[in-house]
Amino acid sequence: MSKEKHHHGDLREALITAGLDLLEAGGPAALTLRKCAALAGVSHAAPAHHFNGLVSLKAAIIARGFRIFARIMEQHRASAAPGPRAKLLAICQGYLAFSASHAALFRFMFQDFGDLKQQINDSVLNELEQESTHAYQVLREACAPFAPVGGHEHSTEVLVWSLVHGYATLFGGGKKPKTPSGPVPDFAQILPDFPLR
Amino acid sequence: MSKEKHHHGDLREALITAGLDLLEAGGPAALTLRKCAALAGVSHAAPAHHFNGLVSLKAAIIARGFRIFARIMEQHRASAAPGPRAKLLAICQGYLAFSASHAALFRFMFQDFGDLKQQINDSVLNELEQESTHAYQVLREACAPFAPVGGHEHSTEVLVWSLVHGYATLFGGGKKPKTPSGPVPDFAQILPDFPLR
DNA sequence: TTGTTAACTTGACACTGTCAAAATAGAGGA
DNA sequence: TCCTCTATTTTGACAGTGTCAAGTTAACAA
Repeated sequence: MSKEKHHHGDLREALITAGLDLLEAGGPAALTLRKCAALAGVSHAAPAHHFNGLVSLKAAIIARGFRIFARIMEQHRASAAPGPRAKLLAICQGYLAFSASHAALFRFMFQDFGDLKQQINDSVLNELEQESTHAYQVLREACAPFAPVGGHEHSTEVLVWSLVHGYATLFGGGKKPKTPSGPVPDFAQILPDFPLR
Repeated sequence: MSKEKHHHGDLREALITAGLDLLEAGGPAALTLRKCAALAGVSHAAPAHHFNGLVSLKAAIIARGFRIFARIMEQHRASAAPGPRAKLLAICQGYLAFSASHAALFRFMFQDFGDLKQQINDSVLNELEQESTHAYQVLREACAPFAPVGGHEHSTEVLVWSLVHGYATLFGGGKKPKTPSGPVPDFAQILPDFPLR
């Protein structure tokens, strides 16, 4: 039942954090089952008893990433000025802060999300769906005051999510982002003005 | 000078197209130097004389991807109704069409773009910069009529690029895209109305 | 203490990228 | 025609990867 027993204290957790470290240190190519095992101090085949192969470990790492992702957005929202516009902007800046502070993890999450979901039948899939949905809800709540009343109630959240995700993907990584034709404006300058519902 | 000589007609080209096929068939994990070589009918070490390792082949594949990308956007623009708004929307729909018809390539391009650029010192880097810049120019031209006159002249193109890229990444892949809370509206419904300059 | 089961190790296999050395084909000059 | 000579390709090897099978060890229950 409890995970604190046997040789290693909590190998499953150690493998996930080892994977996060490897990912941030050396990119996706450095995320290796054997390196995770070595970093956790166990033999190369030990992870097989906690994860259904490499893809399951990757899925667990992505799920952990979504948890960190949601936490950072919530922290930004907590320290925002009052008002729906300020809260929405804070959430977006949390989004961008995560994509910058966890650049490799951020790209890894959205790159392999779709591919991985079809390769795992674990309980990991459940955890992954849960964490990613929660992260989306954080952004969705911030968009709710701006949802249009007519037919397309999701259009604002889809717009904001697409906008901030594209911005993070294309320009968020580098310290001084630029297009081929010039510097990139701040995100606050491209976020449209939405009418309150 | 010409590439049509020696054993294989044009091995470099054959390796790139083999890589494109493998990528679309089996995802990024299936893109392998040895498989590319086998698909081109040469031995496993033959690619070394045309590409400075696997990363260079990947960079060449991405460069080719940007060329296809730009071509598809230009085709959509050519068959668009007159008027700057229709042309901009057509470019975006070309963007989305590419991300759907070349899903694996699209994700591969923007995932490894940044990582790869720091690992190649080839002439491939030149080709990659050139093709990607050209693709960006296509989108930039379509945004030009809507560029604001004040200080932030790039804000519209950055907005549109972020928006369409995020939309393609998050919702473009699946046939019936949906958020955790409902169906996704068409892109035309979330593209804001920009004032003409 | 004994037995049982989960956790882990050891060893092996096919596959990967990369390197060194050998072999081969094509072109240009005698 | 023959003969270099260089670019291209092949063969062979190496370390590293994920995964499987079998053996070993540790923790706990009876």
